[in-house]
Amino acid sequence: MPELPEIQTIVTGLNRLILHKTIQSFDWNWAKSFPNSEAAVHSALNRSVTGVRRRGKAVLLDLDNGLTLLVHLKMTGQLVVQPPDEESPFPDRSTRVVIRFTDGTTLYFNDQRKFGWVKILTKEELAAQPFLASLGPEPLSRRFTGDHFRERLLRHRETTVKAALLNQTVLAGIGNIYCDEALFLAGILPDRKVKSLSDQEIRRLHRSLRKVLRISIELGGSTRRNYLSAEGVRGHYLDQAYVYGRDGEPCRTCGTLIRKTRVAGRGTHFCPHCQS
DNA sequence: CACTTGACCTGTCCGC
DNA sequence: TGCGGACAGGTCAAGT
Repeated sequence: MPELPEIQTIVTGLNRLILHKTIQSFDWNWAKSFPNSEAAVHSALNRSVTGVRRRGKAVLLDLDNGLTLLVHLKMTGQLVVQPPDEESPFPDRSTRVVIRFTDGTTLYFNDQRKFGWVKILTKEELAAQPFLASLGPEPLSRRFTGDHFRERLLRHRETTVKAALLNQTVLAGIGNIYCDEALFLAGILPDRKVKSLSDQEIRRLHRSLRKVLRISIELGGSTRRNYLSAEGVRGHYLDQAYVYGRDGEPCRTCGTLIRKTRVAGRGTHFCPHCQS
C-alpha cells in the first residue's frame, strides 16, 4: 500500500478506534507476518494502547508498558478494525494476524503478498531497528524546509531524481505513486540526474512533494487495489491523479498523452510535454 | 559508491 | 477456457 498519506490515514483511524483498548489475544497463521517469541507475545497481552504513530511508512502502536507494535504494510498490507457487534468482511483469505481487544473490538492485519509484518519490540529493540534509525526527515514536518531538502537530495548527485525520492534515507514516506505525482507538478522528468537540477527546480520539487501529500491525505490516500483505511474505506486520490496509472490518457494540463517507462526499476509515469 | 537484479509472495491482467 | 509472462503501493541482499 501504502505510502505516507495512506499510513497517515490509517493512524488517524486507529487513534479513533483502538486508543486505550486492552489487548486480549493475538492469533496468526503465517509466521513471517508475526515474527515474535512466545515471551514477547506474552508481554504484550493485557496491555493497553496509549497511542498510534506514523514514521515514514511504518505504523507504531505504543503500549502502556513501554512496548511498541511496529507494523510495516509493504505492498499490500491492511490494518482494519471491526468494532464490537458490527458486521465486517474480515477476516478474509488475506488475514495474517488477528488482535482482539477486551471490549470486543478486533484489529485485522491483512496482507495478500505476505511481505509485511507486525513486530513486538521493547524501546531498545525499536531504537535499534535499522530501517527506522536510517529514515530521513518527515516531508510534512516544520523542520523539512527547502534548504533541508536540497542538502539531503544533493548527497545523491549521481543518481536519478526518481531513485533519490524513493530512497527512504533522503526523506521518509515517498513511494512510487507520490514520486511520479510530485515530479509532474514540479515539471521534472523522473530520469534527470540529481546533479542536473537547478536550485529553482529543487525548490519546486520540495513544494510539490508537500502539496501532493497534503492533497492525498485530504482524499483518504490512494487505493489501487488493496489499500483500505482502518475503517475499511478506500482512498480517492487516484480519481484525480496527474500521471500515476494514466498512461495513454491525456495530460490534465496540456492534453498530451501520458507515457509510462521504467526508471529506477519501477513503472514510471510522466507527461512528455509538461516535464523536462 | 551506485546501479541493477533477484528475492520475498499472491493475484490479476493481457496476449496467444 | 487455459497457460505463460509481466506486473503490482516496498525493502533488503547480493552482484556488477
